[in-house]
This record gives sequence, C-alpha cells and structure tokens, in this order.
Amino acid sequence: MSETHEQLMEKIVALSKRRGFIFQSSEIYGGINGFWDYGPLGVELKRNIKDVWWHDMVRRRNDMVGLDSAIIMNPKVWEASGHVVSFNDPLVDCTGCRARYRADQIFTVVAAEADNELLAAGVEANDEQHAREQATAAANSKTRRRIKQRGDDLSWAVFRADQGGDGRPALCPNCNAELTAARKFNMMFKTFVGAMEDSSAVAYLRPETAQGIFANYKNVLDTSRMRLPFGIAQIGKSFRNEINPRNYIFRSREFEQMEIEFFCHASGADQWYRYWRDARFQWYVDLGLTSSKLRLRDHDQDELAHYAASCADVEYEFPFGVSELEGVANRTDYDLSRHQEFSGRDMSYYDDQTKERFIPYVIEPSGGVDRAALAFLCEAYTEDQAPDEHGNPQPRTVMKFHPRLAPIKLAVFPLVKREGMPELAQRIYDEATGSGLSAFYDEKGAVGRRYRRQDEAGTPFCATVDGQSLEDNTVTVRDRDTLEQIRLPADEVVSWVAERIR
RNA sequence: GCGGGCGUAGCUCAGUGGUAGAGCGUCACGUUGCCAACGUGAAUGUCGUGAGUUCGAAUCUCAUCGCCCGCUCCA
Repeated sequence: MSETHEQLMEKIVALSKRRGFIFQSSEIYGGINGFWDYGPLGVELKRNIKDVWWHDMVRRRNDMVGLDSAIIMNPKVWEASGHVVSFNDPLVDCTGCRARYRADQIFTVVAAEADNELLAAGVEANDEQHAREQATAAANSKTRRRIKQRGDDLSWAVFRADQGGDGRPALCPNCNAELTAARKFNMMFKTFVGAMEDSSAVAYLRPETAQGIFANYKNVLDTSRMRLPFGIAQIGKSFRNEINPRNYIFRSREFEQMEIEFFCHASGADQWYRYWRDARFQWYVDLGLTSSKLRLRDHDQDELAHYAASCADVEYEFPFGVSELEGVANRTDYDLSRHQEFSGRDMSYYDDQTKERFIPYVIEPSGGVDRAALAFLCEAYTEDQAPDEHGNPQPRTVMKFHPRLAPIKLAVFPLVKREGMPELAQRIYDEATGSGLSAFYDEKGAVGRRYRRQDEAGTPFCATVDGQSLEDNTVTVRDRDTLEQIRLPADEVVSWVAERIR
C-alpha cells in the first residue's frame, strides 16, 4: 500500500469519526479489537443499505421471501454445516524465521537410505505427492542425483504439519527450522445456554446467517406456498472470532450479513448461479460503485470449497487493497443433504409438474453489510474545488453517496436568521420529516459553511429560504455534486426530493 | 500470534524530566443576503490504562489495552 493510499484511508477514518459515521466500540474503556459502533450518520447509511437490499431483493420480487432467524441455534446445526470441525485454521509458527503458516498446507518430507538421512525439508504443497516432488526439486544437485540413483531403496516419510510425524517436528518451508505444534482456532464464539456452564450447555453465536435459512427451509416451503425456483433472504448479525481483525470495519468479529439462499433444480443451477452473480454485481453498480474499482472475479476450480460447484466474488479496490464485498456460490445440494442426514428430516422437494422428488440445489449470494458500507464510504469520499465568497476555488471534502444511500436527504436553511426565513424553513423541514424523509435543519453561521458541513455528511440536496421566498414562496435547492441551484415552490421541495431518492 | 511504527482537546498534530499547547472544529453574541477559514468571547484534557524510577513523569522503565503497516489469515 502506497503512502497516499494509507493517507486516504486515514482521512476516511477521520471523517467517519468526526462526522459521526463510525466509532470504535467501548472507546471510553480503551476500545476492543474487532468491534465497531455506527454513529448517527453511520446508522442511517447502514440502514439505507439494508433497506435498499431488502426492497430490491425481497419486496420487489415475487420469487423471494424473507426470514429472521435466531443468532443462537441448536449446536447440531453447526455440526451438520461443518463449522464445528472445519471452521478453524490449524496454525504453526516457525521457531527460526518466525513465519506463520496454515498447518494443513505445510508438509515435511524426509528421505533416507537405511540410517542415513538424505533429505529433510519443509514445503508448502497441496498433497503428499506434490510435497515429495517439490522437496526433491528444491534439494541440491548432489542429493537429487543420489535420490534418483537409489530410487525404490529409499524410505520416504511425508507428513502434514498438523498431523505430526511420529514425534518428529515439522520443518519450515522458508528456513527449514522447526515449527511449533499446530494450534487450532475455532472461529465460532462459544457461550452457554441456561444456568449450567458445562459441555451440554455449549452453544455458538452463528458465524453465518445461511444456516438459519437452511434449517427453516421446510417451514418456509410448507407455509409460504412458494414453489421452486424461489429464494429466502435474511439480514442479520454474525460473529467470527477472527485471529486478526484488520482494515477498519472490513474484517470485524461482529458483522452483519445480507444473504440469499436461492433454491432450484440441479438442471437450472448453473443458469441461476450466473443470473445471481451478474445481478448482485449490477446492484453495487446501480448504487454508485461505478468506477473501475469494482470487479467480478470467478474462482478458479482449485480455489473452490469442497461443497461449491462454482463461486464468484464481487470485489472492490479499497485503499488497503482489493477485497471481497460479496460471494456468490453454487453450493449444490450439499447443505440440505447434510441437514437431512444430521436431523433425520426429509429435505426433498416434490415437483408436481415433472413428478420428480429431489433435494434442491442452492445458489447463495452472501454479502457483508459493513463491507458494503465501507465500500460506499470509500467510493463517496471526494476532494474537489468549490468557489469561496470571492469566487476563488477552495478545497472541499464531499461524500458523494448515491441519494438512496445518503444518511440525510435534505437540509433546510434560512439564508439569514430573521425576517420570517427561519419560520418558512422550519415548515419545509417539518413537512420533510413528517413524510418520512431524513432531513436536517440549520440556521447557524454563514450559509456557505452550512453547505460545506452537509457536503461532508453527503447530503444530496440543500433547500435555502431567502428574501424572495417571502414574496413568491419559492426556495433555492442546491445540488451537492454540481453546486447548481434551481428555484422551486416551497411546497414542492419535499416531493421533488422524494422523487430523486427512489 | 510474530516483527516494526504509533497513542497528548471532537479532528490533525507540536511539546525529550520542572505550571498542558497550536491550527481546525464546536458553542455564544455580533456581523453576514447563496458556498469553509469575518470580529469578540467561551468550553474542552486524570497526555490510552496501570505500576515503577524520581523531590518532580506527557517525557525514563515495565506491563497492559487499542490503532496502523508487514507476515499470517479470510466460508
């Protein structure tokens, strides 16, 4: 990350605090790593993101229904989902060069003839065969020749760093020093349900909202009269005990997800996968992430999780690097099959048309609300020039949020604080808030300063009551991005703004 | 978790052992008639937290918490 990118990120963080978008959690007690609070402007931004998503993905569609499932579920859910066993990363540290690795990706290869050890090396590899080849290739020429000569007479030992080699320590791929024993971190937060804090009372804070959808799939099917293909959508908090939260609100231990599980027949899964991948990408574009900073990246085959047939990431180029906003995956029938197996409940679907019974495939678009909020903050942050009272250009900081996402839609000012201007401005403000518009009234100080304050909050429109207003009942409306002003009848301002934030 | 950098007013930062500072912001009054830094005045800090050294610590030592960068990780 270059110096200027760091500085840009720092400016965005500073503005977010200064204007009340985002605060560190428990700041008065020194904070707590990986947790964040949203201030008055931040909560409006975040709520707008969720509202727009819910509107676009659920209410506007006839093939989607919503759900709000509990954060704490029966722990068996997480056994079925695989999180209890595999939602962890066994890690090892090098005692020599202090590097850290995922233990399941590190192999130690030992080749010996009788008691004479020819080769003992650590390598990064996907399986034993590759590990052996890589270790051999990395050895010096004399050793390579010896290995080739001796061939089958050699005894080989290849073991993974998290599985141990009969008491023999694993070796570092970088410096060949000994690695520490593997330590496991399950990333699920544990808690206890009820009065007894024993193993039978252990429960987990959900690491994803998706399982609440799968667990309710039958309930929804039986009660909503939905038929395939259809989706269930949910927005909610999830928790992951990240080893190392980083990059502001990007990787937090408590975060919010917007997830869809879209159920369909296996034969249509690939088509629906491509549909949702493109639709979700376009959603971000439509909300203002139009720059070249937004990408859609298909995963390579070897990058896929074991349950996924295909997967794509919507990525955004943050100041700290390109990172994932949302993942869209074809999860096949893996999840429902697992729940059928673990719960003993039938998860199949009967199609009256084709007389076919099957377990549906699932397409999962899974987005992070906080990551989206951060992307919109980064995208909105703009420094440009605006003229001062003498017409000389001055630097200006403005948050160019899409009007649908802007925390405040309309600010209302009296040009000066007298001659009845505050009264008319107040009436317009009351009408705005009364009709559900997020609005702000300000009569203090010079009007130019009030405009600039709203620029930092990202308010798209400012209405100003002036002397002429008192004669013909019109006001000026100023555009945040162009600074242009138009004159509108005072009683049309609210509907004019409402029109532009749909 | 390892290594490096950092933590002083709401924000950005100065202050290397002797009374806690600046700019911006905020608030009040005045001025102001459409785009920040006009005038006058005001508030704001256990110098991240806790211990230690010292006659005396923002400053030195240790611990701890948090932030940033790299490694690592990322369902």
